[in-house]
Amino acid sequence: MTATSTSAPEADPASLHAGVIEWFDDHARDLPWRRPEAGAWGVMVSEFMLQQTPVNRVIPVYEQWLARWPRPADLATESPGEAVRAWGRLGYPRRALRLHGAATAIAERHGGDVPKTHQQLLALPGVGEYTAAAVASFAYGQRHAVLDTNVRRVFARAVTGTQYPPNATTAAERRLARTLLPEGERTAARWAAATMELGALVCTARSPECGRCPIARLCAWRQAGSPAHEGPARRVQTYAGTDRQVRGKLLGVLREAVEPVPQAVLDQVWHEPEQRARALRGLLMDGLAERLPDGRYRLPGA
DNA sequence: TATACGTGGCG
DNA sequence: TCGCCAAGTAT
Repeated sequence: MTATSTSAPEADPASLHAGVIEWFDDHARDLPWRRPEAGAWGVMVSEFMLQQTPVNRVIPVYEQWLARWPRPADLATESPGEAVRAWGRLGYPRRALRLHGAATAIAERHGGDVPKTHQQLLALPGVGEYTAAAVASFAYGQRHAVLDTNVRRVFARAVTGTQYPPNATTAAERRLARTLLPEGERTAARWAAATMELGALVCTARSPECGRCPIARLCAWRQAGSPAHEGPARRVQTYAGTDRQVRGKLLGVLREAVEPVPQAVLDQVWHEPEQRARALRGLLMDGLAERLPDGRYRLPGA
C-alpha cells in the first residue's frame, strides 16, 4: 500500500491517537473519580461500581461511599453487611462483598494503600483483567491495554470494521489493543481513558453519533458502508421470574431492615416456595445473608 | 467457553 | 410493552 491513497485514509495508530485524545481533551466528563482528590481508592471504588452499572446511577452512591469510607482501612473495619447495605440498588451486590474483601486485603497485605502492579491488583477479590488494568492506568498512569465493552466496540468499528465486537473478548482483540497502545506511559493512560469515553459518549452501541466522532474519517466500519452485524446476536439475559429476581427481592428486604428479619417476612416476597428457598440458599451460600440462631435473617455481620 | 449474577432507563 | 444495554468477575 502506497501513501498516495486519499479517498479512504488508513486508521494508522498515530492518527487515531491524536484524534481520540484531542477529542477527549475537550469532551471528557467531569466525573468525581477523575478528580485528583479521588486517589487510587476512589478509582478502585468507581471501577467496582461501574462493572455493569451506568455512570449516572453510580455517582451518588460513589459520593456517599467515599465520604463514609475515605480509605480502604475505613471500609475494612466495617461488617460486610454494611457494605452491602451502602451498595443500595446498584445491582450485583456480590460486588459490594468483593469490594469489602479487597479493602480488607489492602489493609492487611498492602499497608492500607491500593497496590500498584497489575499482578497485585488482579489478586484482589472482584478485580479481573479489566479492573486491574483500569486502576493501574487511571490511578497510577501506567501503560496497560484497558479493554472494556466501550473500547472493544470502538476498536471493532474503527479498526476491524464490524458493528460489534465478539460476544467474549478474544485473543485477537487483546493483541490489537496492545498493538494500538501508545508507547509513552502518559499517552497510553490518556488513550485508555479517551477510547472508553468515546465509546460511552459517541460510538455507542445502539445509535453511534458518527457526526460527532473525531475519527469518523478513519473508521473502517464507516468506510465499509456501516454493514449490519453478522455474527450471532448477543444473548439477552432474561430476568423476570428468575432466581436473580427473587434474590433481589429477598436482599431488598434485608437491606432495608433495621432488625433481623423473620422467615415469615421473607416468605412474602415470592409466591413459589421452592424457588424462594433456592434463592435464599443462594444468598446464604454467597455470603450476602446470614441466618441467626433464632432463625431470623440479616445482612452478613450487620 | 458458557452461565449466573441486579437494576433501571431508554427507544 | 419489552428487548436492549450498562466501565465485568467468578466458576
